Amino acid sequence: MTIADRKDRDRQEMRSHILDHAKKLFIKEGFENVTIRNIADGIEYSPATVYLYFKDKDDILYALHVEGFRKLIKAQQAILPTRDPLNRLKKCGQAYIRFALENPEYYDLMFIMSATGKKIEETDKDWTVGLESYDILRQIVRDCMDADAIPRNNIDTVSFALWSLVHGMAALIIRKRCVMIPEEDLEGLVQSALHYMMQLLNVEV
Amino acid sequence: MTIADRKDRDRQEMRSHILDHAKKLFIKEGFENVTIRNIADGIEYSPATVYLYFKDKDDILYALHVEGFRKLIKAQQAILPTRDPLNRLKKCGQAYIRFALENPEYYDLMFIMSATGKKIEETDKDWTVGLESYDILRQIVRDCMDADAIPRNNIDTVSFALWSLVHGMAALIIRKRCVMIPEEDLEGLVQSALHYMMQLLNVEV
Amino acid sequence: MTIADRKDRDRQEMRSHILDHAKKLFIKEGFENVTIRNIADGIEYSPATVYLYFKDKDDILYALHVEGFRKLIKAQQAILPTRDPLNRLKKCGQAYIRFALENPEYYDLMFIMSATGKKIEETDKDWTVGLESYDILRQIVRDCMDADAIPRNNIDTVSFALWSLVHGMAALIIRKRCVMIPEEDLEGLVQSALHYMMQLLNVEV
Amino acid sequence: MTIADRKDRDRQEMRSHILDHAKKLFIKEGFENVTIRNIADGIEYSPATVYLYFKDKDDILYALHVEGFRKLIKAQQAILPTRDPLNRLKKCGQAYIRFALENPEYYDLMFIMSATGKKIEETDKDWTVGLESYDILRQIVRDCMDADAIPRNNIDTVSFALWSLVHGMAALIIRKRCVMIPEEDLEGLVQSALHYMMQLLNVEV
DNA sequence: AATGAATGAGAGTTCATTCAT
DNA sequence: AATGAATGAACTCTCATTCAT
Repeated sequence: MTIADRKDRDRQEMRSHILDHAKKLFIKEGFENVTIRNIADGIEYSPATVYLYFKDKDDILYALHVEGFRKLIKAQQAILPTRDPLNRLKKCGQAYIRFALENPEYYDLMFIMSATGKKIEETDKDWTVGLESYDILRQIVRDCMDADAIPRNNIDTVSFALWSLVHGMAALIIRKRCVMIPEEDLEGLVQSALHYMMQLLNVEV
Repeated sequence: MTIADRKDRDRQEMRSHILDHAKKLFIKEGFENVTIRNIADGIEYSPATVYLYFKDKDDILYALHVEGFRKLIKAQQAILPTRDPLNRLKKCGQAYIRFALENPEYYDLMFIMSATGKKIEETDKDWTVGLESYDILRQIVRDCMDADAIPRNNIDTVSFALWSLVHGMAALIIRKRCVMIPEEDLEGLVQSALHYMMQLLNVEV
Repeated sequence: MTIADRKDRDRQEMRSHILDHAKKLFIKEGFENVTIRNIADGIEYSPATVYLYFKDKDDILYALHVEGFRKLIKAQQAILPTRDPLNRLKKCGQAYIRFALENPEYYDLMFIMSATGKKIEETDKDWTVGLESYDILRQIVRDCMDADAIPRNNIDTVSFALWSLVHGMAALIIRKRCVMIPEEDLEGLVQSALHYMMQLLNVEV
Repeated sequence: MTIADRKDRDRQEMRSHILDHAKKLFIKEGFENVTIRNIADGIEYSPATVYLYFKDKDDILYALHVEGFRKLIKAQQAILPTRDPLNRLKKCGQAYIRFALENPEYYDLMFIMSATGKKIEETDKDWTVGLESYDILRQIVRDCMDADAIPRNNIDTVSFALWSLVHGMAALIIRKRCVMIPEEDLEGLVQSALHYMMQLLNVEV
C-alpha cells in the first residue's frame, strides 16, 4: 500500500506545515487575532485549503495542544533514568523550563492561554494529559523524600510549590512581565533561581 | 454645589458599574471575546451609552489596569510596617497571593493577559507601576539578607524566584490549570506551599 | 411689550449664531460630514440646545438656503438703478460673482450642493426664490437687446449662457477645480474673463 | 489559458457591475449617503462581496474617478484632428458638454462633488489628469488666436472663460438648478447658447 | 433656557466558513 | 487536492435625536 502510505505521509506533512505557521502566529498575535487567512497566507495556500486539513480554527488549536503535551511528556520522561532522586528533581525542573522557553507557543496554549477552544474544554474535563505530567513530578518528589534528600512534607504541597515556581518563571517571561530585567540576563536568572531553590531544598534532614 | 457633586458621583458610579461588568466578562470570556454589546447588555444599557463613559474598548481595559495596580500597591504597602524582615517577606507573599485570588480579574489582566491594549503598551513602556511593586519585594529580600534571615545570594535571583513562586500559584489557579486538585483544597495548598518555602528559607545561616 | 421683544431678539441672535457656525462647517467639511455636535461645540452650547432653535439638521440647511437667496437678491437689486443696460449687465455679473466668492458657503448650498434636504426639496418645487434671481437677469438681457447693446437672440439663450459663465467660474473655484491656476491669480482671472466676455458682447450691432 | 482568461474577464465584469451601480447611487443620493449595503443590494450581492473587488468605499470612488477622466480625455482627443481652429474649438466645447450630459455621474464626481476621497486627494495633488484636459483647451485657444479667428487676449483668460461657460451649463443642469427651463428644452438651449458664444467670438479681428 | 444622559438605527468593515469548480 | 467566490453574522463605533431635570 505504498500509494496510500505516501498520501498519508503527505497529509501529515501538510498538517505539520499548517500547525507550524499557526503556532508562530498564535504566540505573536494572540489566538483571537490570528485569522485563517493569516495562516493560509503564511503557507502560501488558500484559506479553503486549511479546511481540508482541519475542521475549524478550534481544531488547529486542539492539535497544537495535543502535540505540545506529547512533547513535554517526552522531555520529562527523558530524565527519569537519572539515578539520584534530587538530581532527578533538578533535571526535571530544568527540562520543564527548557521546554517552556524553547517552545513558548506550545507552553502558552498549554498552561497560560484561556482555553476557550471547545474541543479542548471537552477533552480536558479531566485533563489526563496534564495529570500525567504532574504525576511524574509527584513521583520524583516522593522519591526525594523517601531518600531523605529534601525536607518531608505533604507531597502535593511540595509538588505544587515546585511546579508553581517553574511555571511562574515561564509565564512571567513568556507573557513579557519581566521588563525590569534585561532580556539577555533572563536565561541566567532562571538558572540561578532554580539553583538557589535546589540548594534550599537540600539541607541536612 | 450639591448638584454638581451628585452628578459627578453618579458619573463615577456609572463608570464603576461598567468596569465591574467588563472585569467579570474579560476574565470569563477573554478580552478579545468580549464585545461592547456584551458589556452594555450586562448593565442593561445600550452600547452607545458605554461610549459616553469610555473612549473605546481599550480605554476600559486601561482603566481596569490602572485600578488594579493601585489596589496591589496599596495591599503591599500595608505590610511594610511589619518589623521582622522575614515576617515581612512572608506577609508580602501572602498579601500578593491574597490580592491575586481575591481579585482574579485584575490579576489576570495585570500579569497574565496578553496585553494588546494600545494605551497600556504606550503607558507601560517602562512599566513604572509594575516596577514599583517589584522594588518593594527586592527591598524586603535585601533586608532579610542583611539580617541574615535567609541565605545570601544575588538579590534579583532570590526576588525573581519568590515572585515566580507566588505568580505561578496565582496563574495556575486563575487560569484553571489545577484540575488535579479539588477546588476546596486549593486555598490550603497555597498556604502550606508558601509556608514550606518560608521554612526552607529560614535555615541557620 | 419690551420683554417679548427682547426675547424675540435674543432668539434671532442665537439662531444667527448657530447658522454662522454651521455655514462655516458645511463648506469646510461638507454637509454630510458636519454633526450637530460639531456645530454645538463651535458655539459652546450643548447639542440639545441647537434643537431649541432648529427642528433638525435639515432645518438648519433650509434656513441658510433662505438667507442666502435673500442676500443674493438684495445684491442684484442694488445694481438695478444703473442706467446704461450694458453697464447694468456687467455690474449684474460682477455682483453675482462677488456674492459667490464672498459667501462661498451660501453659494455652495444654493447652487452647487445636492439639495437632499427634504424641506428644501418640498419648498423648492417651483423654486420661486431662484426664479426671481433669474428673472432679474433675463430682464437686463432684454433691456440690452432693446437698446441694441448686444447681438439679438433668444432671451433665454443669452441669459442661460451668461448665467452659466458666472456660475461656472464660481463653481470651479468654490469646489477647488482650478488647481492649475495659482490661487492669488484667480480673482484677477475672473475679472478679466468677465471683461473679455463683455467686450465680445458689445460689438457693433 | 482560456480558464484564467475567463476568470479575469468575469472579475472585470463584476467590477464594472459594481461601479455601474455605485455610479448611479452616488449621483442620486450623494456620495456620503450611499452605503456599501446600498450598492450591494443593488447588484444583489452581500456587502462582503463588494470588498472582494474594492478595498473600501473610497476605492470605488477612485476607480470611477480614473475611469471618468480616461473617457473625457478620449472624447477630447477625438476632435483634435479637426483642421480649422475655430471649428476645433467649437467641437471641443460640444464634446465636453456632451460628455457631461451623457455621463452625469462621472462628470459630477470629476468636477462637482466635494472630493473627500483620500486616495483621490493624494493622487490628485497636482491633478495631472485634470491638467491634461485643460491644456488641450488652452492649445486650441492659442491656435485660434494665432489664426486670428478670435480676439486676442491672455490665453488663460479666454480658456478659463470658455471652460467656465461649459462647466456652468453642465453643473447647473446636473445639479438640477434649471427648473425654470422645461427639461425637454435644455438640450436645445445648451446648443444655442454654445452657438451664440461662438458667434460672438468670431467677429472680424 | 439649557443640558447631561441615553439610545435606536445604522455605518464601514472583518472573518470563519462553505461550495462549485 | 486546491481554490476563488461568496456570505451571514458580528464587531466597533458614530450620530441625530429625545427627554427628564
